[in-house]
Amino acid sequence: MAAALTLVGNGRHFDSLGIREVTRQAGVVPTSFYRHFRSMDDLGLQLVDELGLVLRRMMREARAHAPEADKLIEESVDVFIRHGQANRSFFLFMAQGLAGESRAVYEGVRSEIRFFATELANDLRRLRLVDHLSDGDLDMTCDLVVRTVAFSLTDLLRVAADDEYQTDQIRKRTIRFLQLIFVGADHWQSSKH
Amino acid sequence: MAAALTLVGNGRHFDSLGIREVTRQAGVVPTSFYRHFRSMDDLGLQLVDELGLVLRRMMREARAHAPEADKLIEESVDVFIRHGQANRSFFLFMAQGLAGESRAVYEGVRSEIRFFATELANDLRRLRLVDHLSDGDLDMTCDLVVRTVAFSLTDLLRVAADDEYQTDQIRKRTIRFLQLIFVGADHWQSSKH
DNA sequence: TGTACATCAGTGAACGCGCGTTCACTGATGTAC
DNA sequence: TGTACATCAGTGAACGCGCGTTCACTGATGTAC
Repeated sequence: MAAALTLVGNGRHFDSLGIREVTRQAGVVPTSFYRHFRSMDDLGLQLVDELGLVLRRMMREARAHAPEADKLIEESVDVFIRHGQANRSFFLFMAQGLAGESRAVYEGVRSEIRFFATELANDLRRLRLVDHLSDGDLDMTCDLVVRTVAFSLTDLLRVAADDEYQTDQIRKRTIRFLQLIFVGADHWQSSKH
Repeated sequence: MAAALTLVGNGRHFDSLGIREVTRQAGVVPTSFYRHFRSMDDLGLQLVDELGLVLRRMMREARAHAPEADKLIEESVDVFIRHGQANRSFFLFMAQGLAGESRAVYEGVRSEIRFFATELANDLRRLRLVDHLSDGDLDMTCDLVVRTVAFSLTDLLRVAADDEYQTDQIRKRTIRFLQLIFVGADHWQSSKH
């Protein structure tokens, strides 16, 4: 699994990886592959499970760093960017999975993203920052927030990790996206839509 | 190119396609490939160019159908969904390109998306619906709108074309996303951010 | 109108190579008594 | 403490196959005179 991630991190697409290629990267004979996985698809699904752990870690840290409303967006985006860079390969894999060949991997990634949105909605409800929104509208808002962050993460994955200028551009832009969305949420009238 | 698109439309990922596979689908001998392309990457770049034409057609129709402000979002989303379904393979290719192996294809798709956002900003400026926004903030808003629509298109590509219920869900959700963004834009104070 | 030539998409045989998968194996580690 | 056995990750040879790419070719269409 680490070998597959490494190859993805080096610019390869998961769907174009072969068993021999992965085992070569892992420094092991091709036949060993079958000791652990039934197919590349199987390996992909196990990577999705690990991706879930990565996302949960990210969520936990975002909560720890931004318990107060002030600077909540900035702090959270910083956490996203930090984790995005630290787990670059995982997020590349996630982005690939959204347009990949394996329906199962797609469903897995999609449900991780949905879970993330649900958790965000719970947090916002708890913080009582958006009390005027109906449950459905809050879910919708959080879905949009998570999609926006996900798209920004794919931007981030394309710039070199040490390109501070571009990284900061993405950071600022993402913050403004989220501010715009929350300004919209503040003035949203659930009854009207 | 049509053969490659067909394979992508059938669930394959462009990066995992081979020359023999594409020529087989095209009903032609493998060697013929080299009469037209130097490599699969070359073929991909030519597909990006065609994608540009598809996007421009879509833009033109959106303009034709929604010249008045009222129902502008609904009408535009309908056009996006219609074109998304009619050019399913192209949009699958686009989504794949954003996370694919070829840097050149990525850059191409990205610049088509940016162009789309720029055109949208010009249209909105012309309609004078968002006069209070600075140029930078309008660009930012349009970027967010286009990303949101692009993400919705990838949702659309995963449901069967004749699944009217799911399609309508995506339609409604996208419309609400855009409404939320524009509510945000209406109340955005350029000077404050 | 007819002849000679250029262009060019497609052909088919051939090549060496890396692929996925099978098989019987080795050798280290853990477990039972 | 010592012996016998089970488990299991990794090995290495072998297979048939499809891959990308080369080459000299064919045959239709367009162009020049």
